[in-house]
Amino acid sequence: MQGDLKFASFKQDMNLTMEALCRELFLQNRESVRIIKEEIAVKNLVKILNAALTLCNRKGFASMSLRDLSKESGLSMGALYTYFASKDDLLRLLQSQGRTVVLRAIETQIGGAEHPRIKLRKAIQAHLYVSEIMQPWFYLSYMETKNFPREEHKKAIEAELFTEKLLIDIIRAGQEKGVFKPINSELLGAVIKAMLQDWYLKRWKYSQRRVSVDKYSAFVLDFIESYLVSEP
Amino acid sequence: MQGDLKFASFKQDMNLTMEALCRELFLQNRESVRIIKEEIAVKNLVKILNAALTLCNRKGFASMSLRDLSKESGLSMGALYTYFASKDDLLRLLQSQGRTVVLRAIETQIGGAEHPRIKLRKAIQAHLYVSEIMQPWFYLSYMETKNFPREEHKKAIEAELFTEKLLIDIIRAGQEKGVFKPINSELLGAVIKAMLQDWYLKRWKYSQRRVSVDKYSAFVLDFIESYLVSEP
DNA sequence: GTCTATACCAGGATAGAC
DNA sequence: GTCTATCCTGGTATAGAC
Repeated sequence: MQGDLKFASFKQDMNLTMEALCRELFLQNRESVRIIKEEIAVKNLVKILNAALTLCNRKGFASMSLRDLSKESGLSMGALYTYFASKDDLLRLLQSQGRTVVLRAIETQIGGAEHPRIKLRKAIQAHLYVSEIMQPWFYLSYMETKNFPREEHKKAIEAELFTEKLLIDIIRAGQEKGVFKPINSELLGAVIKAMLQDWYLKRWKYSQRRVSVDKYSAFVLDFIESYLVSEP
Repeated sequence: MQGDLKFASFKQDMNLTMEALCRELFLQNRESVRIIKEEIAVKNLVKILNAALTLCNRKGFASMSLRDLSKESGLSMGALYTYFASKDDLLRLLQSQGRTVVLRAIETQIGGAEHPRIKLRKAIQAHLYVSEIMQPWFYLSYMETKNFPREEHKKAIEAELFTEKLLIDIIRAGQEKGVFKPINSELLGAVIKAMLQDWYLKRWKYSQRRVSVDKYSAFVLDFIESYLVSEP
């Protein structure tokens, strides 16, 4: 369909490498990361965050000890503590970086579109594609939200509601133009969000069944549009 | 619609009180629970499981200490350990009981139905209704699955796949009869499951928005049927 | 059956040498 | 910037009195 993305080209465009993300994270957290040289900091942050994501996805944040993290990342306990102030602080670093990237990716993608139907397609595809690339990040963020310290917890909930609102607003705009049927937009937004989240929460299931992100995306879009789009 | 349940009557029929559940749990776990008298055991199990569910939902299983649990339940540490052998064992108790009840509830409900469309409606309603009553149980089970010890982890995944398969089989039966359109049943089953799970995972959101389980159920059914059901 | 007191260990965090 | 050695809290689990 017109304006549709494919995962392969999306991936190329967005340049979401771990290295780029860690560089950005370093520049935005000079107070927390007590290292001076950028190259050293970035190199080790990559090691630390990769290790942390692996371990957290395997056993959960609370059950990951910093000794585990030290072993997995190859850095000593002492060295770890020059990159973050406490275990909670590490969670904050991980969390904040993920949030920023997602919102930017989605807004970049839907920015160009005008027609509600295309806009909705792009929002959904962008969400699925980002979460495909950064799956461990999303998984962690979803699973650990309730364990976040107060402030982070609030931000995580806001982010969830923000992307949901984005969907709802597109639906409403389309309804006003008569492109979409007058369906409860709040509920539809909620269940779309649920379907998007299922993609990164049940990765094991979908990859076992050989469902690619493009296939899943096509299915979800078809499902939603056949319910929502008015006949021409 | 014909054969539809309402939550109020479902709740009355199924008798899913904490007391009944704990009694059953006690009778099935005489090896693990080192108490002789049924009445005492049931009374305290109710206290323990309620406290455990509250704490786990608030901070997660790993972060709940047994000292917390002792305080919240009103029993001493020593007493707690006569009801389960270890912290992991407590998780197993909680988990196994939930699983049994859900499957029984769903199978009871769809047992009577013949027509695929009614059967699908009943399966979805039963799932939503049970999870409405036992929300903390479902939430815990979903969130902690990956932390379960090997054997329990396997069972949790099997249970997820089992209820999903149940949906998929109903869809396929309907397709063979020509009642449903030839849609990818595996993918549809997966996203239906995702919508059902969203109901107990995001309870805060739905109750804030004053969406009742009957309303959610009606919406989801409408969404699915308008995609799936062939025109008459 | 239930409690209190305690053993014992793993975890987060840091000091100070290099 | 990084490492090793160590501190100390708070966790699970149990012994033994009542």
